[in-house]
Amino acid sequence: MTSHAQSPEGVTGEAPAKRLPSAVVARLTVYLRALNGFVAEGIERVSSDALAEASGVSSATLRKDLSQLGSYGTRGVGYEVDNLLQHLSAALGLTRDWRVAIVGAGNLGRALARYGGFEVRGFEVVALLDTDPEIIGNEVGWLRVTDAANLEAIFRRTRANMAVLALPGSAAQQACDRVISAGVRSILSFAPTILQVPRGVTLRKVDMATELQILAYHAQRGEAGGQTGENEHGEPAAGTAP
Amino acid sequence: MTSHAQSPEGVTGEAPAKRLPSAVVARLTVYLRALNGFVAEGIERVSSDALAEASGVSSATLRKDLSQLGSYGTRGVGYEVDNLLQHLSAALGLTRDWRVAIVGAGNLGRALARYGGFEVRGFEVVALLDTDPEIIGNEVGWLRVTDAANLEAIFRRTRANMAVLALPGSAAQQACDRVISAGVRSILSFAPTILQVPRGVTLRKVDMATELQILAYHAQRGEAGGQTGENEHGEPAAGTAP
DNA sequence: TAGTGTGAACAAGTTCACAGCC
DNA sequence: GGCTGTGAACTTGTTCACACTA
Repeated sequence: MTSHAQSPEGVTGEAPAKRLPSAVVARLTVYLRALNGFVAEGIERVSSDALAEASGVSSATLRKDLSQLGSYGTRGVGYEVDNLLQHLSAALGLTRDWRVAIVGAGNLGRALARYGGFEVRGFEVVALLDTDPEIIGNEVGWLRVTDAANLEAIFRRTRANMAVLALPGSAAQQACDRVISAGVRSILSFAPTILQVPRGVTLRKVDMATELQILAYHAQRGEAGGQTGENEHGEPAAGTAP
Repeated sequence: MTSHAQSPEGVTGEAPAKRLPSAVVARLTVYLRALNGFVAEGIERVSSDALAEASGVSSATLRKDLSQLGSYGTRGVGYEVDNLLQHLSAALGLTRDWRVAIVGAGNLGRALARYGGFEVRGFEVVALLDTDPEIIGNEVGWLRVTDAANLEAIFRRTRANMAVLALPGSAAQQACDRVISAGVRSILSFAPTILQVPRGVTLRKVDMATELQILAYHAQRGEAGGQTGENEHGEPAAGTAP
């Protein structure tokens, strides 16, 4: 992740970048994934058409998105997979190391802890906490479940800078507050609750009930739906209008 | 869920409704959750301000959203919690029964199967499939893991009309295809892959890597982010062209 | 020639502010 | 007086089409 032998200069350091529209950020993660697919296949160059196809967006959207980062393609040729990957990673802040603590070691928490597939590395699960004495001390993957009573200390020791909440709705807000007071400003919640966070903290929420309800809405009416690639607002993708 | 003693006529039957903007649909699920909270507290009436506050949106947005469904509030007073709940449920299609099959009984699949908290009932997990002989036959919650080799038969027997994919990226596309050919048109995928689905099938995707990457982006630059209540907005998805 | 980069048109979503009703 | 419902202004996001260039 540290070495990379090319690119004029952009990739190296920080991101001077102007603020990206949030819709774009969401899609960049998709492109990243698609590009990794190309790398795996040994493909070194892609056109916006090919990459868009693989990502499930229109090529116009793709080009516009990428152009926000700079001109990393070559007219008449396409994009160099590896180079583009570097730039996307840099833009998303994946050159830093992110240390993730998972709060809640129930079924979901354990599943998440064991899920190593972070695609484009950069994330490391550094702690798995729970309050249940029956669970504390258990090994899960490479981790041992630690006592959530010591949350602040654990976060300090592991220098966790992101938190994943994988606990029941009832416990979520309290855990959220503690995590924030421990200094974390990026939180991903799997709890089926509406959480309140102060300004300056970024909270993202993921939850099956919500997703199923949205599916229900689409299914209930004529269908149509089409593909909703990712979260955020997804995309109409799959060529709606020729 | 069936009885409700009022409302001119709307709630009863189907949804004649005009198509809702997808951003609105996503937020309706949030309101639904907030309303359930009010019910639990025994509160019978809410103002748009109160409900908006609890949902993490502006009251203007809330009112605009609700007005798309009809005029279910009373000027000068507010909304009746129970009544609004009925209307939201109807609008989202939660009056029907949705039978969900979970494909993949690994850590995540099992966690999802056991997660009963579907908030506003209407969803039932009717099957949990896997291909691993070691897992097939195991009991998970109220279910027994069945052999994914018989996917089509199982879907037919259980009349599953939604599918949740909880399997590794490598197996996801194939499973997705089979599920679709078994007649399912609403799919929620937890697999970290870009899936291709034909028109007429609604696919939603949820995945930790993506979410963490988006968090990383916000954390990396000045922060600010603020709260991203749900999936940011919803999805433009459906019907671009009538 | 093939395919990127982008201004300009269009569409979707959000906020404002106030008219209308209880 | 208080609060909903909604047109109209504004902001954000998407698509088109073509100039530009390796």
